Amino acid sequence: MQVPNERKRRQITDAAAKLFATRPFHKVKLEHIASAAGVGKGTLYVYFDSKEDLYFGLIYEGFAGMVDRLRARIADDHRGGADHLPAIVRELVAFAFQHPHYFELTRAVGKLRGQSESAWSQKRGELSDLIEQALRRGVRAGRFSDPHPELTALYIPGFVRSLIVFGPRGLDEHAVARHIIRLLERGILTRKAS
Amino acid sequence: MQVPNERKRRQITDAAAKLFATRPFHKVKLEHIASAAGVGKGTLYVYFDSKEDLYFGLIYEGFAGMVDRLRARIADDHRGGADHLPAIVRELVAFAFQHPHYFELTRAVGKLRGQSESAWSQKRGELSDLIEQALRRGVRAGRFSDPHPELTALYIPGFVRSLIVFGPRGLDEHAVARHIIRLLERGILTRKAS
Amino acid sequence: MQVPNERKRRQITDAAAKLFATRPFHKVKLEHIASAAGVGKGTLYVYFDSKEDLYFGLIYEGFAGMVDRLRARIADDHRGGADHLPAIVRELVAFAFQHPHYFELTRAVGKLRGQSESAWSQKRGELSDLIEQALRRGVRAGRFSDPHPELTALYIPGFVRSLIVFGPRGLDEHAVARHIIRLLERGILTRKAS
Amino acid sequence: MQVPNERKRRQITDAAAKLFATRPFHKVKLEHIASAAGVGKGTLYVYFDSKEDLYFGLIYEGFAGMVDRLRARIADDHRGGADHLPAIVRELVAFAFQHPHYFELTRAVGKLRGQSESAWSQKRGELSDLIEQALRRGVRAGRFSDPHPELTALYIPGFVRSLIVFGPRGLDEHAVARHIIRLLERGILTRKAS
DNA sequence: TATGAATGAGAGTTCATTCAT
DNA sequence: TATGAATGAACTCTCATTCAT
Repeated sequence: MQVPNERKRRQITDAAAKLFATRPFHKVKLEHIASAAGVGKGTLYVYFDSKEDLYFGLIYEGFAGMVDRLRARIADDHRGGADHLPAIVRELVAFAFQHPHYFELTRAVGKLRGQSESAWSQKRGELSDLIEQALRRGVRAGRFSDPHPELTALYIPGFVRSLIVFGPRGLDEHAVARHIIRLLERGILTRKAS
Repeated sequence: MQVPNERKRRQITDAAAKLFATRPFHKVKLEHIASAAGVGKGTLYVYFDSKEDLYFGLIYEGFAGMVDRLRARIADDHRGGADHLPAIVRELVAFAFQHPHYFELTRAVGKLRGQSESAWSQKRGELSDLIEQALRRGVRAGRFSDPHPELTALYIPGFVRSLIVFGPRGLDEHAVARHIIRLLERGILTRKAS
Repeated sequence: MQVPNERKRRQITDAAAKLFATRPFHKVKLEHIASAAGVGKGTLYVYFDSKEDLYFGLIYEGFAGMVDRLRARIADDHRGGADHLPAIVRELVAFAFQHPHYFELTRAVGKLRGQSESAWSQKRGELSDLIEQALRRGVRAGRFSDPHPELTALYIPGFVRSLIVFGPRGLDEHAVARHIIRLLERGILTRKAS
Repeated sequence: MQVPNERKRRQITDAAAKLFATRPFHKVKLEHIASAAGVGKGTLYVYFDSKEDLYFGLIYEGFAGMVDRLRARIADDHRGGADHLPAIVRELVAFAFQHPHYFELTRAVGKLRGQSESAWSQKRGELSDLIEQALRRGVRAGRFSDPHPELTALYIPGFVRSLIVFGPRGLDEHAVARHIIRLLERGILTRKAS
């Protein structure tokens, strides 16, 4: 165990993620998390300040990771914004499929205090900005027509989320992504004479 | 002798709705609900079996009301399905604006038991069906082009929800509805030569 | 219903007797008693001041009735005290068989207040006195040999009670009475040369 | 790290014994037990599953201890069964005097569940058996004359119990034991010509 | 650092009692 | 008189947190 610290922290984080995704906050007992993580109850307090802190750290970590990955991907892609949109959707969908909890988790983000809250909403803002920038670049390039990219940016994660929360199980990742992209791009009206 | 009172039930329901919308489930104390409703703590148990039952009754009532209203509205509207879509979106948006809690509430619906769960998912299915039928009628009439109306039907409430949950405050109800409708109908791609 | 009062009181008393005999005091809910008696919960308070009052009235009534019957029977029997003993035992046993609850009930007589307590212990004293007098008359008549009739008097109800509480079910009333009488009279030592 | 402590379990047991002996079950508050035992309220639940479990563990412990001591004493005594009877009575009386609660406690043993119930009735059976065996050995040796030792065995604890429950305070332990033994052995009839 | 026994504030729930009808 | 809806004090039990080891 070279880095016992980080390893154990992740054990806890992973165990907690599964439990918090399964049941609502108040039904998850620290005792369960501890035993699921294979550590003692007291050990949780070595790594986290409180149950809420553990919970927040958990969802923030997952969410922030996704956003950061997304930003890196876009930075590496030197094509126009309109071409980034499919990539963004695919990344969101892939994330949702790989981490079905994390989206679920955003459910109960209660009123968090101080820095936690601001860290969280900052990251949320970053995601919106990424999407909004892509949209705006598309608009500037004449590829998109969207009078309110800032609103559309807000909806797009909602697309994915609604899939996870309301959708039937057993959907195919790529089909879902394709459908969302198509809907986003073309809408549902038939094109008259185009 | 006093008789179980629908008025009193509503007092409780209303007070609880406000509190549950403000803070997460486990931070809402029955004592607060009782005093906010102007009744004794024990009275809650005359009308509900438990805190969870109260919570569920609450969100179900609001949600079911909306769905039923929606169905009635559609039944009265004898135009084609494509023309129902704006009405549906407007109803969803109006509801979301009038009852900002209810959408928030759907956050923490834990795993419900038996009939509660089935009542809930049945109502959710009814909503999806309403939307899906409208989409399919639009497709049959040649107005919509949508290879997966059943998926699109799932996304639409997600549109609205993401607005309420993630969106900035201070949006104008009609503008929001218009934007969603436009996005849904036309997508964001510019129309080439049309 | 000529005497609706007395009739209803007995309904309550009978229902309560069965329930209190079945489970400990704190597991008997007034609601159960009320519904078992076929009356409303509030009605109990027309006839009794409190749960404890109901409980006490119940066991006192049964016990007092038995003692009074016993006294009357002895008063009518003009033979000697030694001949009263079998009658006493038979009455106790008969009572125990006819009202298996009442003996059970003496279990949980908590610390009662004021007049209740004194009424109860007075009646208990009366029973002891009845038995003790019978024993003493037997001793004076040379039929009994007992240096401590006051103690023996205390034991005799215990005989019967232990039967009901500890004994196996399905005993024959008369056999039991006979056995107790024999044990009381002769003890268990074999008589040497008699 | 602290380890579940037999000493602490006994602290709780002892404090609870006193309180349960003083007032009926439903008047004993866990808070009182905890503070009387000098531990926190939650600590009770480290050692016991519920109030009922604590209560049962309490009386069972005392009762089982007495029965086991009794059996050991008899096993060490190589005389005949008839000679064991006084020892048995003395042990029962001694126990009753040393632990006036325990007999009181048997009052409110409600309907216990599963293994608790069977453990308890098994121990009660063991006591009856011990006494019955002593009686039967006495009968076989020609010292006792008892047509129903199995019934007599049931009565004997009742003797002692009636003393504790119904008897006056201030009795002398040895006098009481002697009186019971005499009554058991000789009965109360005078011996004609013996 | 790691543990789980110990803690006690605080929660949901119960239920004897009251009271409007 | 009779009722059961309403009540809230008080209960048992939970569980996040602390701390001795």
